[in-house]
Amino acid sequence: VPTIKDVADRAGVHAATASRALNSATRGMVNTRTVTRVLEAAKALGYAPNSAARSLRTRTSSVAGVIIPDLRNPVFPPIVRGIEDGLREAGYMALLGNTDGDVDRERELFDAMRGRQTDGFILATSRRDDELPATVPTVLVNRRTDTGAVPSVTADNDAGVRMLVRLLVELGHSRIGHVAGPRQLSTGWERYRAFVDAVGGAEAVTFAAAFTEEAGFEAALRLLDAHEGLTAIVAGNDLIALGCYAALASRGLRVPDDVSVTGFNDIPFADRQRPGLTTIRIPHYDIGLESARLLLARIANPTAPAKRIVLPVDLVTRGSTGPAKN
Amino acid sequence: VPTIKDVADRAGVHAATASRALNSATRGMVNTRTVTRVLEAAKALGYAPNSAARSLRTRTSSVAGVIIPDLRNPVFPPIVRGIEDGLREAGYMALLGNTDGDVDRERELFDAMRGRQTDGFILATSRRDDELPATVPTVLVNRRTDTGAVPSVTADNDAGVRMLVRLLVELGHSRIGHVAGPRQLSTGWERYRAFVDAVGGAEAVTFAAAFTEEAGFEAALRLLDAHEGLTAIVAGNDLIALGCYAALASRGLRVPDDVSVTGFNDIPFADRQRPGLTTIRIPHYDIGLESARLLLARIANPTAPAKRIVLPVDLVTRGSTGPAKN
DNA sequence: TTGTACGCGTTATCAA
DNA sequence: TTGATAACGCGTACAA
Repeated sequence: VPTIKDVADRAGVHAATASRALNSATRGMVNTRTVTRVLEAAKALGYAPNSAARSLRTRTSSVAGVIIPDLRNPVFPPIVRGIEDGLREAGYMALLGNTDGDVDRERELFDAMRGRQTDGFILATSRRDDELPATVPTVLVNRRTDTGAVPSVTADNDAGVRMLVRLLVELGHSRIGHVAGPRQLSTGWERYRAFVDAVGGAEAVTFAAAFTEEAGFEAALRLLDAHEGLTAIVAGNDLIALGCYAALASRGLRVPDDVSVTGFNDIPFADRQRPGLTTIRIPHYDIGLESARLLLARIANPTAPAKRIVLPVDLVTRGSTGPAKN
Repeated sequence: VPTIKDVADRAGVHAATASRALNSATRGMVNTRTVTRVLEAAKALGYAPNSAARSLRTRTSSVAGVIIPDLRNPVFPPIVRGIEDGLREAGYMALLGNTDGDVDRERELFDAMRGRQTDGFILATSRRDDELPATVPTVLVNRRTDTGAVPSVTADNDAGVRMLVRLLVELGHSRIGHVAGPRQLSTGWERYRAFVDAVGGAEAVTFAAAFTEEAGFEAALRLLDAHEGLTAIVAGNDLIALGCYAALASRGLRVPDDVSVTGFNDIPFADRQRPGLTTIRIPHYDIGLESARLLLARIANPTAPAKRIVLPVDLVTRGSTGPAKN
């Protein structure tokens, strides 16, 4: 494997000069003719810089750490894909890690990645009360913290829930319940707050332990037991909504004839459910893309104020919502 | 950020001793008491080794490159998750990249990752005729090459297709068609070969241009136009099967009353389709896990013969298959 | 069992 | 505009 020394020798210059010629930022200080000589030599030898040596010297790596709860949750693949494309625009690559929501594992991963000279982090794992170390550029994606001290890219949870409630009200529903996501997560909390605000009251609400179908099923049963006569349920996200489907079926209730159900996220295959799920489409890919760009901006200028980017959402009406009974 | 020197100073030893104490392979040469002193110092300072320096010195990085077509294809998330867990067992991390099936982009990614001191590669992008450079440890996942020169971990495509054909035959089907995946990919080709072998003839076959719903739809239309009276279709994978659903619907044919349909992979939500898809369950996660382990073995011993691991599959019978019409 | 000395490949600083 | 030199942090022969 050729080193910069080999390139320099072949071009008849010193290694330092070759380095300057090879690096576009410093190329200006080098004679045009020597630049071409160096570039030719590099090409002829198939030279590729040793990034370990470069990282050691410059303390940068062009690698970002991406930490998510679980790639198998269908929200994340398109987000991660967007992140990767955004990073690539600047020659960055993504080091990926899953935590399964385990705080210790997150800490471990974070440290391990930082040890690998990661230039920054994109986290999809944060809880509302997280205190994140301000030592390394970090961006939150999909979720955020209460303080807003860390830059974030999220979907407009508030507007989304309002759209859903408005739709249900227009369909004649007045007894609307909410199976919320976890309180500790901004996604769960913001949607809950928006729901309470939109319907003007917080009676008919239960919280699911996680954004999963199982937790949604369990919380939906609790909701149904505590509140008779609900004609609609706003679920914290699509997976919880599917849990609601199952809970309603187990109680002999039909969707949407007896109870309408809505989700949030519009995950792949939400349209294929039985019935198709009325939900809020969030721009998964763009959320990822923007978070990558925000991180890159952050790396370039770490002291800039923490931006919060909120992307607009769309209502997608499908078969799971219908006119209120009676 | 503390260096090994800081740890050594705090423990009252030389940096070399600290290095030996920190590294489990060389820990044996160090006095037990000094080991604990060093470890305590490291912990107290929150020491994390600088991997750039370590890479420069050892020429290894504990990072593997993982290259896939597109994370948004639902087969890949569980595989990638398995890969990550497998790599983690040995302290490795995954650098992830998507190619969208573009060969140039794959080449680019490969080079960029190699420049970042990647110790090895796991590729889910290979075509049957790929000639892969033998210079760096590489493992193929889900797909393989014809020569078998590169180690691979795949599902048992042959057995899977035979199970499907047997099921259909038992249901009384005799006019069975196949919408195959791309010929250039081992997944498409192996399933096609198994189909031809199992039904004893290759008349009723069309090839989809890609493993997507759209390509499946288009190829299914061609199949239906060329072959009247088919009562069952074996699709190259689940997404193609969903394309078949759409194509059959557009011709006014019902699944499974008029035509039975089968898939391959058992992607998430295959059970939620209308009707639920009869398919072959492949062990996505384990395929990823095993490929990571195989890569690690390969890195440890690059000259060992190229193993081919084929994992068993299961038949999952759902609503898309039924008795043949007369 | 521990310390000394050196080099991995690159780039920043200083001098020429 | 170029060359010489040092330093980034670590691991490992070799010496003690």
